[in-house]
Amino acid sequence: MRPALDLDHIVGRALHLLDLYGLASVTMRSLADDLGIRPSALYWHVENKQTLLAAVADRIVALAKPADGVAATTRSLREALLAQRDGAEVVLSSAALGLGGSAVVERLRAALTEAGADDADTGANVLAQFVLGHASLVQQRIQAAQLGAFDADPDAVARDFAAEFDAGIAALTRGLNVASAAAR
Amino acid sequence: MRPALDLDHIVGRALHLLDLYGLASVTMRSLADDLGIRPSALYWHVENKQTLLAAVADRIVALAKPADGVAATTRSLREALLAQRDGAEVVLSSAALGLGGSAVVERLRAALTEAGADDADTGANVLAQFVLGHASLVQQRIQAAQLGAFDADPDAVARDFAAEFDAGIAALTRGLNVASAAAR
DNA sequence: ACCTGAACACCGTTCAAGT
DNA sequence: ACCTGAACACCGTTCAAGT
Repeated sequence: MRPALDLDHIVGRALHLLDLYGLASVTMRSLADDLGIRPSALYWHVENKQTLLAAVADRIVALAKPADGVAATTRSLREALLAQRDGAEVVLSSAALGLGGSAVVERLRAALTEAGADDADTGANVLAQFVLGHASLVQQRIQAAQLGAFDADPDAVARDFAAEFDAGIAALTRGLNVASAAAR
Repeated sequence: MRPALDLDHIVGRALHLLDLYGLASVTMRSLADDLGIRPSALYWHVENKQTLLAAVADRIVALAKPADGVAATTRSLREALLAQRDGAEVVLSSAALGLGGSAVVERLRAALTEAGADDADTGANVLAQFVLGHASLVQQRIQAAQLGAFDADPDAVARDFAAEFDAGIAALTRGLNVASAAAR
């Protein structure tokens, strides 16, 4: 007799499949297989695939290490998105479904208010838009590079992207009137 | 006897379907239906769905009105992405497949070099990341609002997003050392 | 309460064959 | 050169029925 199948476990397995095989391979059918049930049984625990992926997205963001200051928080979020295969895409796609309260925006708003920013709401949204756009593009490009091997060495690519990110964050935090938040 | 079916026409019909019904409804089967052929015939003209969507993405960006200056170019790109249903998502998803040369980045680089920016390459990437992230989130949220009707009036929402965008662009152009590019 | 079985209405893609 | 027919290997989701 298998112990009861709870949502946390389901989300954990979905995240595991995501990391191993990528978003395209996270299907209700393969997830059910992994859990040892039929696909239709998943719908007892979960409304549909979209909300399941939103829960996965929340978990990815929750895994971001706590950090002090706006720039560090932003970098920590970036790392969390890039740490999971297709993480940025999953979080970006689900961000709008939270209807105004995505986890990424929440974290940034908290960091901004603590830093005494002028308009924490606007600032959090702008930073979230940059972080998610940046991470999505970077992640796709890195994964393409890993497959194609068409480019220079991946480490150099990663360094260039990190420099772009720092430049963007530095410009944004300065421009959004966050006194203490020069990059690095 | 139907005139020969060329790629431009196929891309145009795909764009039309995208605008009418959204990305989820742009399938090889429904596109073939629209064109009056069988799905398998599409593969004579196009390698696969991914490259077809990349061509659609290029078309969306090509529809952006030419503009003078960095800030205006960025705004024009934003408008083009938001003008088509799911436009931001399509362009963002396809951006990495161009392997370093997406149309969005090209436009921005041109504007930046003309403005005499310090590092046009980095700047173009950073701006592209922000524009695509912003437009993706805004577009999803707007479309959710249109369905759900859960929020305040959509015009006010759109105005708020535009203000966020301007704030982001102002901060970035200043921070990226583009002399002439204060917002507006 | 939780799961199975069976079905519905779809997908993208390949490939031999037709014209 | 361009297209059809038929198939392959899938999808998400619903819902009656089982335990």
